[in-house]
Amino acid sequence: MKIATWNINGVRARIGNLTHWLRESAPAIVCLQEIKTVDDQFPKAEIEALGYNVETHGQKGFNGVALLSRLPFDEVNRGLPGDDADEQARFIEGVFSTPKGALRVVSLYLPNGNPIDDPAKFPYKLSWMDRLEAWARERLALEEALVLAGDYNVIPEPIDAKNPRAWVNDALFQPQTRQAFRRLKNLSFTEAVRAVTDKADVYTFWDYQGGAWQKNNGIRIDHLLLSPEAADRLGSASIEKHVRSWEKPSDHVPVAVELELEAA
DNA sequence: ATGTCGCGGGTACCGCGA
Repeated sequence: MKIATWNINGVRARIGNLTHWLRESAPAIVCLQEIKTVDDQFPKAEIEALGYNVETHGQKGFNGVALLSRLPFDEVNRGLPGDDADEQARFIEGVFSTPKGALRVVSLYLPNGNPIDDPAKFPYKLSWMDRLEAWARERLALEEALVLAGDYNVIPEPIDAKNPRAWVNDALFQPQTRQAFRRLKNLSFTEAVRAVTDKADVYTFWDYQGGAWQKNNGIRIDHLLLSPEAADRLGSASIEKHVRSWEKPSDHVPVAVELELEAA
């Protein structure tokens, strides 16, 4: 069963790209981030026409996440617990039934956090990461297949950037950011891409500016974290890099895993 | 550093967030 995550950078501006990719890649479940629309304006019909169920957690103008699934949803939860005052749409969880048991999938859009000297932005990122860790700790206790996928806005290691020195003052590569990501992973998650390759030059985002794509000046910030029960079933992980060369691309590309959750 | 982009507000481009 293919499960993919993609920061689409505006689903209404990119619906043609999205449907083309869904036909080509044929994932069973998709985690979208930065849909940048309210739920009412999400292009649901085009996606349902391809056989997907659609659940969104939208917001006007910014942020917004969604789950697309060929399996029916048993349960959907919107919003990361831990701060009732947090109005930003960055988290949606779906639960599915598979021949191998329950499958829980999250689409998350972790706060960017820049600039780091802003009184609100970087602290918001770090507190969001604390809330995510607390949430993950509870969910891991269920001992289910859990996939925590999305745009983490975290460059985990120097090897995950073409030019790591350019990121030392950026919220995506702060020691506190990297440490919070390690704390999350250390709860017992397997990071899917690094489970299958230790190569350099493996990126998921290339800025629109400065010819970043042409120079392969990328960073790896879109990740899928797998619970032990999901990691047991990991077949492969891949970055669908060619999508960045399409017309009117998102600045991110899809990242996917294959999990063996079908009937034997 | 930037050779950029999507969206909202309000109808021409600018501010914002990334």
